[in-house]
Amino acid sequence: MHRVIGVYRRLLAHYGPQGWWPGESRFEVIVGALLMHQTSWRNVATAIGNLRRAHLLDMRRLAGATIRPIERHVRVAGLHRSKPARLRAFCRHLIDRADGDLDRYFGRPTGEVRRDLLRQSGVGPETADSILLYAGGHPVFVVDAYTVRIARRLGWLRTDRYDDVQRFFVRNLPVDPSMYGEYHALLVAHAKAFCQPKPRCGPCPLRRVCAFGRDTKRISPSGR
DNA sequence: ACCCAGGTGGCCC
DNA sequence: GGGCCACATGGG
Repeated sequence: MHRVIGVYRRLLAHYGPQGWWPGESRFEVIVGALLMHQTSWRNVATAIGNLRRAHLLDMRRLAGATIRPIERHVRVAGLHRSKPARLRAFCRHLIDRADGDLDRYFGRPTGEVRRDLLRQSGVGPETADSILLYAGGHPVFVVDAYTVRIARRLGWLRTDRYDDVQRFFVRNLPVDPSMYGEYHALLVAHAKAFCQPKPRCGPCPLRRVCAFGRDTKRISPSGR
């Protein structure tokens, strides 16, 4: 029995279920994950809405579209020189790897799918794991900058390596994809409220979460 | 006029 | 391996 579970319970009691990942389909979750880099969800949601109105929120349409219209709809999410091309390339990959069938794409061992995801441009560990968990239902704990910040400020860890942080949570939690998804969303909700880069902890439900550890600039990509 | 956002890829040493 | 940097739009 570990603090990690206790914190999960307190966050859930305080913030309630977050209902992540917002999206009407698995494909929409994937699109969101690819657009989410270094951007607010609000702008990603706008971009997804733009694609939908243009009937481009569709794997085969996106795969066959020219860059210019995709770019127009996605511009609001920033980084428009890379995101449209990556989005289209990813759709093309799903089509020639699994004939566009997501059940088939995700229907292999977690490690194999993860390695395949990581080979795609624009897909690093967090994006890969978000897609695995929220679109594929694989039992993978997602780590992001907020996760690392909170865990370090709580004094749980010193490392900032993605794999190490992930291992820490997995070791201390039961294997439960729906709980993983909720926990990750709760950490984001909590960080937005209380764990800004400048430490300031008001009536924080975790109490003194800002008092420990030291923030890292960037998550180190791998553990080996 | 800053700073930040649910990262990633590319350099350099 | 570690340490910077660019990427780009929109909101506080």
